[in-house]
Amino acid sequence: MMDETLKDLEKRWRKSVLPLAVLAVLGKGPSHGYGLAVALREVLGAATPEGTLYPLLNGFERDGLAVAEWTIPESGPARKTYALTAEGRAVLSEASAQWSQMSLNLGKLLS
Amino acid sequence: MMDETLKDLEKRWRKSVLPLAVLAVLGKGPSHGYGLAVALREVLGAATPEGTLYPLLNGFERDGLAVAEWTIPESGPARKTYALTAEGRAVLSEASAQWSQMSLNLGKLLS
DNA sequence: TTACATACCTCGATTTTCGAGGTATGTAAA
DNA sequence: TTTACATACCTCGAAAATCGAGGTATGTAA
Repeated sequence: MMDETLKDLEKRWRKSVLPLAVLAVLGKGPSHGYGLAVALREVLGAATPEGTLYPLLNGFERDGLAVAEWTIPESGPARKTYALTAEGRAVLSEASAQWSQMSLNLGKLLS
Repeated sequence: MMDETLKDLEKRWRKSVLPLAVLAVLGKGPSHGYGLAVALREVLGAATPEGTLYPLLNGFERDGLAVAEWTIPESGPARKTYALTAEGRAVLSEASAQWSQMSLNLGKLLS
């Protein structure tokens, strides 16, 4: 199969906005995968597939943008909690500026 | 090689915003590939590789969102000019609404 | 005649996505 | 008690998407 539908633009752009959205949520404070998934649903308006989210989180850790720590809640399964590093905050700040500019440009075009 | 850098978020989101940006530019009036590339550079802040743009345009045509027509300018090479169809405009309008919502949410998170 | 801007295209290696599957804990209903 | 569901993590691999490199061609200007 291939390509199939370009009509679903929404699904298209939601993809690559994900990394920025995750970093943005983490910018508000440490969180774990599942919690992030819930928060992202609010922001992006649709569920983020786990097959995308977890590998992405591991990538952030591998690249030094976030550090992970296992935490045991009073009840329920263990959580892997992620917190931004200084580098992660720097990357977020940079990306945020670029995003704002682009978002403004596109917004003007769409109106 | 693989993944390498998650640090380049900008490059990440620029990718999937492309289809929406193209439709948005086309929403302002018919245009051709090269002209689109120039306009997109303004909006997105970076050049769009031709290997991405042309196949995308063909996809829009294939999916009925745009119709293409060869036009011969007074001077220079022939141009393949794309114009949105009614369906293309409908898809754009829908995507635009969803984009605005998401953009607002993310903006709040980033500020 | 060399160079560059315009203008289009395809191939295919690399990269990215995400559905499906798996493991495990705690709670609440049947 | 056993079934179900929410929480919580993960990997595999088929499918999809990206984009550099290569190709063709026109017109202008050095």
